[in-house]
Amino acid sequence: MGRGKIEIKKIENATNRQVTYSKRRNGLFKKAQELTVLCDAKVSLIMFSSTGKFHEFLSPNISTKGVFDLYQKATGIDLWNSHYERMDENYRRLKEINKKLRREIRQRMGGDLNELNIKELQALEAKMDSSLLAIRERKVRNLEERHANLVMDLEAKLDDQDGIVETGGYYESTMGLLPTGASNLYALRLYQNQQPPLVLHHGTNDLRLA
Amino acid sequence: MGRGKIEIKKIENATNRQVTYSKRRNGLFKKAQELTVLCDAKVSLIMFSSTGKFHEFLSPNISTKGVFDLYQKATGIDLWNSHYERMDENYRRLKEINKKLRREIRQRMGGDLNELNIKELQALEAKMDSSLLAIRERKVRNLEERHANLVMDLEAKLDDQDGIVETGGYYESTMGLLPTGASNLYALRLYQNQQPPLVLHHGTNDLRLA
DNA sequence: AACTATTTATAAGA
DNA sequence: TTCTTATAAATAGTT
Repeated sequence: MGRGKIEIKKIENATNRQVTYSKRRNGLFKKAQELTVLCDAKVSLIMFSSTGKFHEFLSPNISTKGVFDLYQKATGIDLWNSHYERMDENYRRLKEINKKLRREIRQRMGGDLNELNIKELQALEAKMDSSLLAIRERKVRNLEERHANLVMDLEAKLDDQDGIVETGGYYESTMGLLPTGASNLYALRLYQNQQPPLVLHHGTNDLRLA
Repeated sequence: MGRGKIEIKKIENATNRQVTYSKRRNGLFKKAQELTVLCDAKVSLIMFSSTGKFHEFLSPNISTKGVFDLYQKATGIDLWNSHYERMDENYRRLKEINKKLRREIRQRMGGDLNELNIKELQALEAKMDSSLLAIRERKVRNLEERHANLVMDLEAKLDDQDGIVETGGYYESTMGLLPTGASNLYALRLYQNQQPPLVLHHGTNDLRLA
């Protein structure tokens, strides 16, 4: 429809292509609009030119999100899936770690001990013992430090009148913490304070998280 | 373009409307196809008839997902956002709980004690003490039970020759665990085994998670 | 679904 | 770009 018939193949002249794109795009939009009205249809028409320019037509009786939701219902394809799945994987991993952490705490609190056999109970007892020792040592050291700081503070206050700036709520951004990180750290610490023979007997069934 | 000119308004006769929808839909698809080829454009055309029937045209050089990714880039509208945000909120909450759980464990292990003041150290010591007591009690009870079970097992084996079915890896599906759940449970337990006066002195700055 | 008189879209030119 | 216009293409009403 025009002064001459044209073959449907890519227009090589870039200017010509751009002109044709512009004309036909308007034609398409008009047709889409008419279809929407005449037939009470929902139409979403999204186009990008060869130069990347974006244009869209959308029936007034729907939103792009709405078209999308309908699209997914009609095709059964969940377009959010790839996004969702990546998040969900992380989410589930965190949840699992969380569960293990809770369990470990419960056991250290003396709860859920039914799950442990006699060897594990012995190991837990030894670990708790050594932790308690560390806490008591720390308590003493803390008292000493507090005393020393008290002296220092009194001296400092004589010179410095400025207030102390509080640090705000810092949010940790490390997503990839290893599940076993805390536990391994702990193990390291334990082996220093404990008789090796006792520890070596626990096998793989001990309190490590993973 | 037809035997007569028509007004662009909804066709009331349902049969007529359906016929027109069908004809014009094909016309639109053809035009979209031609535009794709002639102008090297990316076109997504999604339609739903008034009866809900779904049809689409998509340029061969793109996917529906690709179109929507481009759409989001072009418009700045993030269509995933509502989905994403809900997940992200849960995710961050879990991460925060996780962090607190780790910290609590570290402290019970004797690590990170620098963060605690003298009162908190005393509280932690008392808690650990009582937990240790529970573990020791349990150990004794466990030994007794094991002995009793041993006797039972020997008797049972005489009658029953069937093997034991192992339960597979069960995956917990409760998404909504309260952050403070484990800790509150623990607090309850502690108050039973401990001198009330000591506990009451800790104020709000104690080891509770939230 | 086919036909065809008409209307509409548009290719080429200005 | 936009307008013009000769011609191709789409389609409304009909069969």
